[in-house]
Amino acid sequence: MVGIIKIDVNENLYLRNPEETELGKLIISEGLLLISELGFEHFTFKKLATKIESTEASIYRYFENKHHLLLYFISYYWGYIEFLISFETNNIKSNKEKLKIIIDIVTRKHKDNIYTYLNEEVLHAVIVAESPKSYLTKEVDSDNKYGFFVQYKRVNKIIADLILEINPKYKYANSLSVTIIETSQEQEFFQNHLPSLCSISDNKKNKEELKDFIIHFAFACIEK
Amino acid sequence: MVGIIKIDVNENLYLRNPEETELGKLIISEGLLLISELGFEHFTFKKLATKIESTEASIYRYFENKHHLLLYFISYYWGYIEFLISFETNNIKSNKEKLKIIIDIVTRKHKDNIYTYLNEEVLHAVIVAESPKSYLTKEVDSDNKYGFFVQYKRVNKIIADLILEINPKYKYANSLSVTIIETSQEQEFFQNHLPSLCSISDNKKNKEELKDFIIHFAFACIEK
DNA sequence: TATTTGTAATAGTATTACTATCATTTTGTA
DNA sequence: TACAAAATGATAGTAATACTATTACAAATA
Repeated sequence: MVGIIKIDVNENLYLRNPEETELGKLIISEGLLLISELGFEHFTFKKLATKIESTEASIYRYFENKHHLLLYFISYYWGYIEFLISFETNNIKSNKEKLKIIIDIVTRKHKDNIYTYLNEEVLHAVIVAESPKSYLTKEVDSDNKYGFFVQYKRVNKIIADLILEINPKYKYANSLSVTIIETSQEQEFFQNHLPSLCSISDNKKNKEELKDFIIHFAFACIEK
Repeated sequence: MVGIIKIDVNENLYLRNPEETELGKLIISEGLLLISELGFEHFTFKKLATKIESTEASIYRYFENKHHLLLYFISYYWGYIEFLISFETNNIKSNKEKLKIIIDIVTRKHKDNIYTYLNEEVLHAVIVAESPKSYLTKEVDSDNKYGFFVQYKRVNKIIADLILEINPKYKYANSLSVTIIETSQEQEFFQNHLPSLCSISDNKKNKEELKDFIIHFAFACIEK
């Protein structure tokens, strides 16, 4: 539909750009699937090497460690979300309408593939299940200095700026923006694993309920 | 002030109740400090054993693995929060007032110690930094079956019920309740490490701002 | 053709996450 | 006080993890 889009990931996240070689593409495409399948804790470069019939040493030439690989996926994901936001809100005049579109994007389960190497549905699933592990570490301050979270921050700023355009007096635009994003992911996880922690059931009839909840609370805050 | 209170932690979380022996108390009190200091990823039973001048094997007699130790602390924390809620909302008639007190409790940095073994300030810090790792695992469904998250769910139910008493027509009481709790912790973490992701600065003048944000957003949702 | 680049193969280290065994100390009870 | 049971300590060991280093060879490129 749109063809392949190019997403720039912070160069410090990899030792060699995985998109530039066949092996590199295999590492990220199969690595994503394997993280999704095993969970980040049980995922190792050794297992990935076996899966792609390469060696641990070869993977280490692309990524310093598995934490950087996770950060790479997260950075990639937010680059993708930023693209979707600018694409889908293009030509929309109403700021409220724009915010609703963005909420639709962040609560959506991405199924169509516009990339070559990364499966977007799996990418979204990995983000939901693993995201907080990227920053809940002792290395967060240094990772932040290296700019590993800039993509996420950019999306957050887009939403915060939009909130301020809707209501310039609202005092907590940044906090609300993060809460919209994080709550969307958290509720999706709880829906699947700890359903008593959300009001939203997972049946087909209610598939819009998560979106409705987020829209309700976002506008309640902004318009209060 | 209130003396030592007894908090019941799910029995499946430990092999031997650590509160019943001197070594057990050392494991949890020093274990908590060490997790806080090193972060959960770098924390090991071997390092803890060295610190308390015991052996790895002895610690394994109390906890199956470090993940169960983390779940123990989280369970303990929510037991403590449940106690604080019932203590501090006792005799308060207004439901709105009760909710404000609860929000104060969950956004508070706990500094006074009513326990013998566990340092509450450090306990709170560990919850903020490590909580999502307790459920963002491939073992979440089985851990849930064993009842490892019941304490958290109970606090959540208390808040959700209260929300429904304030507004019986509000459709997302459970989701909002979790969002109040999780956002409080998340924003506290971002305040310290990724300040551009929150509207709230960490200086003394604004120490009530997090609470104000949560109160604003909770009541905006409930009263809309 | 020479040089760089990418990959494989092999080996090795320190640490992690355990488990097992047995000796010793502590404790509870008769 | 004596004895058995329970708790702890000391030691050892295993499989897996998370790397690093070296060498070699093939393919791409200059």
